[in-house]
Amino acid sequence: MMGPNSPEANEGAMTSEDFVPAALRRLWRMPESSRLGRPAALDVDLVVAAAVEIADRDGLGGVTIPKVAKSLGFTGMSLYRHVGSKNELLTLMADAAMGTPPDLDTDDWREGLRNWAFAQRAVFRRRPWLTRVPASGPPSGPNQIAWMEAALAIMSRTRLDWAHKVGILTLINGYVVQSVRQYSELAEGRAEGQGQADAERDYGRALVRLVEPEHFPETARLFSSALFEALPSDTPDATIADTDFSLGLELILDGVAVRIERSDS
Amino acid sequence: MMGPNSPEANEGAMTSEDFVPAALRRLWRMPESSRLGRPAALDVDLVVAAAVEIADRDGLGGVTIPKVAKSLGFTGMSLYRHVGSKNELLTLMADAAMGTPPDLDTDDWREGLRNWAFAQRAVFRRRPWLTRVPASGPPSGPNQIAWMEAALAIMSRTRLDWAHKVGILTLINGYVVQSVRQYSELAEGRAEGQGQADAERDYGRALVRLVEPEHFPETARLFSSALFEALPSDTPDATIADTDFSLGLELILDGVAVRIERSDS
DNA sequence: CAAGAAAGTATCACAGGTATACTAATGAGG
DNA sequence: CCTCATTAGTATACCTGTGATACTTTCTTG
Repeated sequence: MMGPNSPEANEGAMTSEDFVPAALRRLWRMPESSRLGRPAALDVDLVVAAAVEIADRDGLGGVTIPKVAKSLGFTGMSLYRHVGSKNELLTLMADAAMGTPPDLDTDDWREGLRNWAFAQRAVFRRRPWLTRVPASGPPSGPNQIAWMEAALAIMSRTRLDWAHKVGILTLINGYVVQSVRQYSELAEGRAEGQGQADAERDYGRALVRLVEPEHFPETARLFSSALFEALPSDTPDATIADTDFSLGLELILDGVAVRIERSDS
Repeated sequence: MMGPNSPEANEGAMTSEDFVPAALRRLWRMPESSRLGRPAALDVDLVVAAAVEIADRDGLGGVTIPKVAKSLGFTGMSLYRHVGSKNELLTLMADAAMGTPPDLDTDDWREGLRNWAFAQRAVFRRRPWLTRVPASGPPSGPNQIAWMEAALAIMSRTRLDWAHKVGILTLINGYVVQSVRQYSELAEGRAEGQGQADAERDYGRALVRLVEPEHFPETARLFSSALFEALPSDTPDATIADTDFSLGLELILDGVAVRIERSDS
């Protein structure tokens, strides 16, 4: 369950004020205290970078302890000197791969939040596996916090209270994650051989027939609507995705606008 | 990769019109064709019910093929006669566990969508593992479709186009999933022994110190705001969750209102 | 140059998914 | 009623992954 670097194992004596759990120390790259013994060839950054590279190439499922270790020329067990567990590695990867947010300063909160959402989306689309890292707790890595800071800064000119700000930020982030995940799932399914395309078509056709108008009138109408018939071939996929994404985002921003107006009065 | 019941293995000869992939046939409980050979002691419903029971008790991680089989008094491999793979089992579980939506008919779209969201939330809170089932494709089970139908029915009196309806439905569903998942993650963390409470407190305290006002001014202000200081003990957790949930939901509904007004003119 | 501390390694136990090849049970046709 | 095709469930095995334990190696410091 716990590697040699788990919290209970290697915290030195500290006042309760200075105590920082090992996982957080690694997330924030706090310097190691002692300089005794054999110097490390590996460190958190190397391990995380190797893992991210594998995830970029093979997806999150391709990231296993032995594979990451091998790509570095070490044994699997060696990684446990630098990360507490596989789960912690995923958290570290997620923070590193998010990178720091771009400069998003604007006076217009709406433009700012829109840019923030598009910036996150760009990162997620570049690394779809990020949308599947199981979130184990609130954002706590430096990059996650930096993205949070950016959103809060954009809203700092408004009179929204903290609960609203956090709620809005979480809502938008969740929306971005969800929409990218959905899009990338489809894309991946499509990429798996070309027999997959046939299977997908069969699947869709069969589903349309299972959704009988007597039981599911609205859904049946939806399935036979222009949305599912008209644009199969002429519109590029990415354009559809962009349109859909903006639709939801602007809807959320309209909701935010209502809140801001309300808090201004 | 594929069990004996995978699509390629056991579709009889059919016209391409009647072809239904095996996974869909199981999701929709289509009757098995032949009545030859040994009759089955197990069926999809039994397997799925056993798996759901385990998930309810031990979470999604507790659901393994051997454990589900053992709880039924069979060997692990026997399950593969009735479900194509573990992933398919998860899909079947998700559909079954959602159940059918309650009656939500109203003339007021806003009340209707609010009720829909709260109804979904009730299901998810009862079975938090549902929020972690990896969605492998668009909703295609009968219950998933029924929930979709319910939302579309609520919006059927509006003049929203299909793209908007689907977008709104997806947005609200995503919001509900996300908020329940977050809440249940915290609750689970807390439940894991009481030493966990200390660890969590340490974690929070350390994080607050890592977020220095020079680097993260807004976040630092957030962390020292009333949100994080005032209500630790006096307010019950569930109340906070309800308030936060409604906040985001009403914001979304405000956004929807704007769209409906716009489409009415 | 010894002492000892930390890094990396070799082994191991355990668990889960699933392919393959088996045995068992049943109804249809002779 | 017997036999055989047909389908259900089983035994076995492989492979992969996490991570515990104990060992060896390679440093720094005294």
